[in-house]
Amino acid sequence: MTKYGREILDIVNHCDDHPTAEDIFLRLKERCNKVVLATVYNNLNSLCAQGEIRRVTVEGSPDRYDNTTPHDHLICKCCGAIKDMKFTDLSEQLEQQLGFPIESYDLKISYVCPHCRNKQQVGA
Amino acid sequence: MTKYGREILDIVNHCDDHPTAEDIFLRLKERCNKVVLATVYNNLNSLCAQGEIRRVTVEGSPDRYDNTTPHDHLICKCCGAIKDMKFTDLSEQLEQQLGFPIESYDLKISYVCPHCRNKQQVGA
DNA sequence: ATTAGAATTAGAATAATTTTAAATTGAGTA
DNA sequence: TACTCAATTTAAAATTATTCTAATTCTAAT
Repeated sequence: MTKYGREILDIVNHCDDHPTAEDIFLRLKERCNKVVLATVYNNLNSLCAQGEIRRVTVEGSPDRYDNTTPHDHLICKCCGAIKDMKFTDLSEQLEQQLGFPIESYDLKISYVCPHCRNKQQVGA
Repeated sequence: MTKYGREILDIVNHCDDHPTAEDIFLRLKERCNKVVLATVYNNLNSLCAQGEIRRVTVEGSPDRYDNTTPHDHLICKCCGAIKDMKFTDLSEQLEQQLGFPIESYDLKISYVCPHCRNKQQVGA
């Protein structure tokens, strides 16, 4: 694990949002102000390949990165905010229904977050 | 609904794969050889906004488009092939666990498809 | 026919990410 | 210590996917 790899892993593991490569780059620059965006991309790719972090692909925004604790994502269809939640684990059910093993799964739930819901009600 | 909109909807609804904008463009050109890629993107966006088709965002490949019948996706982690399947509907369970209504959800299952599984066994 | 509005086109522009080649760093070793 | 090989990082260009802009064309109602 390289210097920047370690820093990036630390940033991803100790943040409470879902940063893009650009976000991570900016945060990393505060620690090591010599770094360059391509390095961030390189390391994010390596870390994903090694299974140290996971990539969260969301429609209409650049890729985001997240820790690997098993959890699902709620995505507000109004403002795009992403919230973590852990729904019942589906692996076993899925494997039973399929009849063969799976690797992992990715569950994204589209909803209207409390904030946007309030706005809507006020507007209506 | 416009001429190209209708054609594109027809292509998406009557195909058994998960075409990208480019794929759709090529298929559309066989029918109407004057069309241009931007038109395909425009129409795909409108059709998505109208809920006539759905966008399938897969890591590491351009967006794909699919019909709106409720189903989930199996994605081979080796070759990237996408297969449809309908797993038990989770909407109710999700809403119960969350305590508020959801809009929809998107379930992607990562696995090794039969084809790649065979290859692996031969290789091992 | 005329015209207003929408759809389409061509092509430039943008955004996100990857690639390339050179420079730098670092670890192990003579 | 100096040397070397490989890996990492950098800078910059390239690529890919998609969007935007402005001009043109189409449509369908007057």
